Amino acid sequence: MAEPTLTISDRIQQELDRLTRAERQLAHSILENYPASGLGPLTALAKDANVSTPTVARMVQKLGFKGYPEFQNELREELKAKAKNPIAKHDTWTEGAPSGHVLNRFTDAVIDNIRHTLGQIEPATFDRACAMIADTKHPLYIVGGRITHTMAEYLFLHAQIIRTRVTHIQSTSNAWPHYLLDVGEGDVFVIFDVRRYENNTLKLAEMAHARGAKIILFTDQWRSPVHSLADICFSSRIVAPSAWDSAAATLLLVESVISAMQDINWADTKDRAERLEEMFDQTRLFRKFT
Amino acid sequence: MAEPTLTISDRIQQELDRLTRAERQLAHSILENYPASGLGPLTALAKDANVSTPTVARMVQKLGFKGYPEFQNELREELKAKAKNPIAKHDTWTEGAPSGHVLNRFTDAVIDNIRHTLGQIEPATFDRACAMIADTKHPLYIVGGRITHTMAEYLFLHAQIIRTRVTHIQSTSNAWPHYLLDVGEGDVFVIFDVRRYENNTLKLAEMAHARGAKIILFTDQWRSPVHSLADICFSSRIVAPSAWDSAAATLLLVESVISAMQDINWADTKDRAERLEEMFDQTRLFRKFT
DNA sequence: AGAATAATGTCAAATTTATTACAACGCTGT
DNA sequence: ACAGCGTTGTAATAAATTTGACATTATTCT
Repeated sequence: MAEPTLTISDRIQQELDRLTRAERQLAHSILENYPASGLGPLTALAKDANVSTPTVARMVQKLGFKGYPEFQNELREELKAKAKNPIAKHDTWTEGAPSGHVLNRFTDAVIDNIRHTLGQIEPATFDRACAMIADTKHPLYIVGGRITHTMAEYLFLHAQIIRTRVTHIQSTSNAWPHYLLDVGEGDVFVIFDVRRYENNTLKLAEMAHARGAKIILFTDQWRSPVHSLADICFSSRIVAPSAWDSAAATLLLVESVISAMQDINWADTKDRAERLEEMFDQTRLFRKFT
Repeated sequence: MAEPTLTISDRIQQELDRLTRAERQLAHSILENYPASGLGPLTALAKDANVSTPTVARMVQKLGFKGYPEFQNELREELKAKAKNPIAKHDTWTEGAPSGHVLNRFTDAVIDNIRHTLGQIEPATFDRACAMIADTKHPLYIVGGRITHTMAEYLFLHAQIIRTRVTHIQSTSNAWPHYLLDVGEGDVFVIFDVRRYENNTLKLAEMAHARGAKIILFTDQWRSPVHSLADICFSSRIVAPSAWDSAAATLLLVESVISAMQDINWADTKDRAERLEEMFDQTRLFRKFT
């Protein structure tokens, strides 16, 4: 044992750049369930990482071990040491940082937000919302505010791939009244509005509502005034140890919606995604020659 | 797996009375540094406990395993589960939904991503990055790709409040060469690039690097090619039970950076935020009268 | 006390596991 | 486009680990 304070995990991460493609693949596989996967037989590890057995053997030598058994030995030593050390009780997220570090404080808050947010959601409601958003029989409008338009756009970028007839309206823009001209009965609006709630957004929601559109609202725990017009309302917790709020729980919801949409429209989505990839490839090629 | 909640350690302690002298000796040796010693070769364990190898083989069979390898396998599974456990004690997040529901599956994945992402970050590196981003002595450029420009913008919107001299460059735009004209030694670039990595982004990074700019990269676990040019590189895990990736871990990092920046520049930030609020209020009033 | 039974260890066979040698492949630079 | 180097995988070899058969020693019961 030469280096006492440097774990194998650290060493792998340090070497990551000097490793080749297959070795990196393997490295990630080891770190994936560290240290469990490294303690199994070499063959299993290789299969798990989709590399050949000699690749494993070669890499552990590259890391400075005489052979795989010696590598495992040190892993076990590490594990022993960790078990003895009561501080390794994992109340911190990033090792080596004081529990008061921003990263740890923030992460705690985010996890907490996620727990609270999900605790308040009825799965049936969520499913209903996804069905509405995925339904191509009606056009879909996505609306965001000053900060939340990033969430709106994130949803839009994905929804655009999954289905047709999607529009992103930025409520700060002056152009939005134009969009509303075409809105009719049964159209679906996904609206993001968290504090500080925006007057524009409320106006837009009112007009959409007046025209018979369905509204799905993503807001915070205090709920935007839009919620009285909304058919479905998701409120995320957004508290953070910061002067600003955290959008992480909202993003989680959005991503879940995207995933659910994709499942509903899978046949279409697959096709559309493939065609999109092709077009990107063409663009890329085109750019290469300019 | 028959008993899901009963660890091997539990089972051994339960059987302790029914075991013979040599077996008890062995059992204590296993429990001594659990589970490390059980993960080594049978021979070593036997020698450690001062019993013969067949004693070990017989006992693991007595415990209900087909053989020593199977015994080790379950130990490793236990270890894997334990590593995940600290947070994933919820097997369902939203009550009343089957654990296979999108929300639960997705949330599990996100929490897992967060755990892995933070596990790989050195607090010192993070602090260094925040200091660079907060430092108003050098201009700050924020760059995002097709999807990631939402993250870039999220950072930009907040950075804009906290400090001066911030620019958001969208790498898909044709305008970015113009920005580079002004870039000089020591300027700071925050670049987002996750798969599929974009050629444009790489080009931009190369030019910035050539002009002596510092690069802070946010990428995924496979790391964008930009990382070889980067001074600091954060790789988030982005795997999700979906055809697309999850940006949640990345967002968490971004928000933490924002929070840290704010702490560094607090005096300035407070003042700027107040002035900004005022201006928003004026705008709002203005719109009301139109 | 002595026979019977259970427990344990020694040793060798069998299986699995790690390593080495070599061939195929892919990338880079000319 | 091709040569050359570095990377990766296949297959055979070597080493180790595990398991089973059997002999020996401890333990128990009559």
